[in-house]
Amino acid sequence: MPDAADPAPMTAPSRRKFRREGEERRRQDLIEATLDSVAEYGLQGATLRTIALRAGVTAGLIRHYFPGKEELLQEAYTALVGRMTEQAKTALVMEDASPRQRLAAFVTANLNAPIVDARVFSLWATFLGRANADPTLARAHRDGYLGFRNEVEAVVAEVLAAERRTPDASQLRHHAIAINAIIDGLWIEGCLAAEMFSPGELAAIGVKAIEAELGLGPPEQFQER
Amino acid sequence: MPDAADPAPMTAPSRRKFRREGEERRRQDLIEATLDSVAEYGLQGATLRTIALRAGVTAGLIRHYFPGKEELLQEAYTALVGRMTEQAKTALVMEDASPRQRLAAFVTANLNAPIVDARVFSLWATFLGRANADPTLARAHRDGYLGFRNEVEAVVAEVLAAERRTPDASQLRHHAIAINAIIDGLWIEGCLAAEMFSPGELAAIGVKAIEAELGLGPPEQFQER
DNA sequence: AGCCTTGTTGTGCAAGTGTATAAATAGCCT
DNA sequence: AGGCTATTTATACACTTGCACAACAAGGCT
Repeated sequence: MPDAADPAPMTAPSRRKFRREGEERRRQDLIEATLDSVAEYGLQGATLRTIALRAGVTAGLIRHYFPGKEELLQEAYTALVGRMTEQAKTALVMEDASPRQRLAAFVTANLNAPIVDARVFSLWATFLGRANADPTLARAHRDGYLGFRNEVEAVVAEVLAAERRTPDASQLRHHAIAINAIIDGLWIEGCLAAEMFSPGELAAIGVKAIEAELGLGPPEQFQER
Repeated sequence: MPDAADPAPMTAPSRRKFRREGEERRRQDLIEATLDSVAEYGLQGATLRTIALRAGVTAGLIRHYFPGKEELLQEAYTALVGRMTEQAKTALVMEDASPRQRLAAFVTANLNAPIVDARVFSLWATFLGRANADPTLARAHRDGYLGFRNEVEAVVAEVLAAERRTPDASQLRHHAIAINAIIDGLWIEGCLAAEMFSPGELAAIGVKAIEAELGLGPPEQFQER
């Protein structure tokens, strides 16, 4: 008897009111709702209805913007990876900084919020777990990852060059791999147990470990210029 | 008309033959089948029927050994974590080895098969992605993780003690965190892109990075004893 | 103002899900 | 050998899921 409380007794079963949104806006909203749902309920709980509810629309609409659920998930993951690497690289575009300072800034940026974040980690792990089975996800991950590692390798080369050192390609690659591992590993620790670290502690550990890996001495306080 | 092809026309609809297995054996098989299914199809594809098929039984039997699917998944993850940490620690029980050798052996063991393995990684990521929502999984992970890090910290303490160095608790903790990160990060890289590394390369990178982190010089070839 | 496009809703459906439960049989005990 | 019991199968069921489609209305256009 849900009608009993209806203040307008004779009204025909009213349809839900809605607003038309621009296409790009709706797609963005749906992708965001998808990421939210996956982060909160996992891939299992991220049903079309859950996603639609979160986006403030009904489930049927999703098929108007995406061919199917699979494609929505793939686009959502691609968007996530893109956002992560974009944020990570932002710290690299500092002008007027020594290579070593830029490397430290890069590491610090990657080991603090918003990159260190439980929700982002949950998404990362969830999608990556499926990457084995889904080549599209694997591809999206690989692109983002290689881009990231190339950035690392480029900065490392600059740092070592500024120190008058000339590593061969193999050494450079090994440094990049190790540094990448340090950042990734600390990122995971921070995401999974943020309360175990005081603010800035992870970044400090990371910078020190990386400088040790590169064999850098105490920092040069008086930079040129 | 499925009966048309039946070679024994008058036989009553034959029931599936089966063997009775010991309780422990069946539980193990079911858990293994669960891990296989999750690794291959993800949490979504790991349905009771898929799992049962893989274990060579029918779906109904699962409920005879586990209260529900949730509990089966939790026990499977617990088993996985237990196996991983157990394997990892195995390398530490070397007698007649210097602390530094034991640390190197530990790192090497963790950066080669069977710990570096795409299937294990897929499982790790899949379950961890759900840890946010499922406290039981989070607990299982945390236990395994803390055990691992304590091992690392203990070995690091031994190594530094053998070098006549006396780090305070904070330094020790930082070293353990960094070394843990190096191992984790390289482990991930190896699992996700094994073909990018030559055999033993990851372990070599890891050992070098960790020795740099600890400020260890070139190895002492002539160990005491 | 009125129409027309199309974004949006609501309903329906077949397939698949976890769970419940009755029927059957394998293998031990006497 | 024959019965007993607990393991195992098979079937049923309520529910959810992704997807299809027809009805509808929001908002720009003329």
